[in-house]
Amino acid sequence: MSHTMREVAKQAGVSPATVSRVLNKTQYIAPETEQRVLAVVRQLNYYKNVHARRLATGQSDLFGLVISEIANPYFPEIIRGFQASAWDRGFDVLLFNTEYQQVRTESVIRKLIESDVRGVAIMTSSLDKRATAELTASGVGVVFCNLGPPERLISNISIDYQSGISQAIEHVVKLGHRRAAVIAGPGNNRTAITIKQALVTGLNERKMNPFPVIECNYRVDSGASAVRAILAQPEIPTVIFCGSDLIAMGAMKTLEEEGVQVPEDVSVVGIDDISFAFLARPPLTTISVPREHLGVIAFEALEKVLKLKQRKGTDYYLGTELVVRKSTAAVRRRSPRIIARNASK
Amino acid sequence: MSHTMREVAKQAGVSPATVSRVLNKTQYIAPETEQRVLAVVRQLNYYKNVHARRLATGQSDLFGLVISEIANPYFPEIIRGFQASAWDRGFDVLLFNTEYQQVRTESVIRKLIESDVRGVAIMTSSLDKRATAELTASGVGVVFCNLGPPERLISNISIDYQSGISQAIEHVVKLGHRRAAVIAGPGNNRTAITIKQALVTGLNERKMNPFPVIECNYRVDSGASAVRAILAQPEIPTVIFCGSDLIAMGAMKTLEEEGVQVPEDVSVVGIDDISFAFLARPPLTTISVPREHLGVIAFEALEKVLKLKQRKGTDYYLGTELVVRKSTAAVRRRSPRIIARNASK
DNA sequence: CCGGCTTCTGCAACCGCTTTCATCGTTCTC
DNA sequence: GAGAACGATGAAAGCGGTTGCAGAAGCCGG
Repeated sequence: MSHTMREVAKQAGVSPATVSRVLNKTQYIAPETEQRVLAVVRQLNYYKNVHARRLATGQSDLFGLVISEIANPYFPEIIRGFQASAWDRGFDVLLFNTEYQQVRTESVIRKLIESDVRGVAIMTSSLDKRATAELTASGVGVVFCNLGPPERLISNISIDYQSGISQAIEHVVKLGHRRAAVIAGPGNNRTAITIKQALVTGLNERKMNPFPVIECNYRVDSGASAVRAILAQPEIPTVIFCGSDLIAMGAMKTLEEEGVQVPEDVSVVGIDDISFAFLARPPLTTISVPREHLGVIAFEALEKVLKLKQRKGTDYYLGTELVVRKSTAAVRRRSPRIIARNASK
Repeated sequence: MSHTMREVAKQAGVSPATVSRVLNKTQYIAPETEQRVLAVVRQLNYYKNVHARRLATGQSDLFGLVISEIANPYFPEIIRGFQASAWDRGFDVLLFNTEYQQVRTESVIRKLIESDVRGVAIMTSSLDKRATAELTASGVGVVFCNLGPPERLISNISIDYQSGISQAIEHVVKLGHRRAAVIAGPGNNRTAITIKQALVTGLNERKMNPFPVIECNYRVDSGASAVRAILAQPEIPTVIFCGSDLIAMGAMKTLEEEGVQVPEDVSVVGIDDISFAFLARPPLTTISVPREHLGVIAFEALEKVLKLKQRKGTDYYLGTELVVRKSTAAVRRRSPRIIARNASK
């Protein structure tokens, strides 16, 4: 089907070694020879075989990126940043998603090792250090997001939710809010837990003990039941902090259905600043997480940790920032007495 | 670092050939030998090297998927379907995005060939048959979306926008609409053109010559200027058909900003039914495109076209369907005379 | 004019796995 | 009981590149 290096060599009247050297620019080659080889390459439409190359060099030009599920709008921008960085430096990326299934995560690890990737960015909570021990054992670099401290071959990127959350709390306090509720992400999700804790701690510091604090999954419709639970309380909060924009948008939808106005009756704050946050109605006030940058940093972290080789990786910090839009507003004088439960049925 | 087959063979007191046969189940092996080999494999934590395997077999277990940009919510579900199908059958997928850049598309083709993928699903308009000639020349199967008729090694999946669009037109006609506008996707995009034509043709058939018909890109904020242009017309349409949900959501946002109510003053219809369409406010009436299924079909098409080998590929059809939500409503008795231009400034 | 250095190229041995072919001991078959 | 058929394994030749080592020119200084 396709040509081999030997054919090119024969046509150009040189040895395969020379062709290899021309193509990789690894040694001085007589300009005239180089031209001749390149001409044949073009004429024959020769493409090198990366598998053979990887085998011969014992190194792949591959990096892995593991996410939870591609359908979650949190991830595409991370992928984008990561891929762009990798490609700019001549590397390729293998994308895997766990879909939260145990079987998947196991085969993902296997595939990563079998493919001989140089490093892996793990952007999902489905995998922890235990699962990646095999990777580091094989010399593969790993970078986590919001996991523990760095180790040999392992770096970590901590997203500083605190900063953005403080700004958000500051913001709603200024608007006169005193009663807050929290709808956090799933309790088995590392990042969701981090966010929830930052939220609860931050609010407590302001003496705004949030209530209720509910956990829900990341499905689009997940905010719904949480919101109903909140509205069922005798006293409704004036602001709801949500563990993600997806939750926030689901919550806003349900609030509207229940006859509660955002932001007039209840303010809503999201986290992530996904691109749809600004298309939401009202446009969502949220805490922006630099996801594309996260992908970029993740790749750079891998490159670096691979250079350090035996030494411990690094801890990176990524700030977050409040983006004020229209889903938050000053609290009403008279606390709203909405008969939400009746309105719903 | 990691172990080789030879080491396993030595430890188990057999030849590498036997280890290979055990691992691939390619031949009868004495059960006792098999157990012994597997035990060593486990003990040594042996992982096979796919690059060596691919080289030896002359076949890769790779398929390619080319999209425009991962950040566009149209694609993730396609990826999902494609990956799932591939993984279920033991194949891996290489994901590439062109980001609409010429440089990228060229290197994508190169990488695909170099990686010796078996087949490629091209879900972007950035690549046409000319660009993929090199692929088919190398024996790589290709499947397009909304391109021309099948050829050798080339299949095509036609999304039948007509059906969904007819339903949508039917729907708005029943609601009393007579004046429609169209905001189509970019004019250099195959699919966008297909949709636009289907839209215009369908409306013309109903004697609802749409006006204006505007093209815009797929950026989130792209609907905005189009909407302003529409509102600047002496007579405002009562329904706007948008070439994608993204455009529709952008349009709704701008309409709201301009003081035009959806659906009271103007109805809006999208296309794609991305997951956010239902979170939009009002929830978007749209034409659902089975994107995950598209990914699945794309993979199956590739498998099939590879079996046919020298023969022509197949043409697949994928239906679309109207999803009625809240962004469409009966047209008002008295056509609204909104002073949009004044309202905006 | 010769030894030594530089520049350019080829030979050949891998890289780790697959697979054909051959071998050898068993079990049938008649 | 001899030959055939079969089952289980090994030896070795690749797959398509890379790269260390060696060798052939060409050029230099002394």
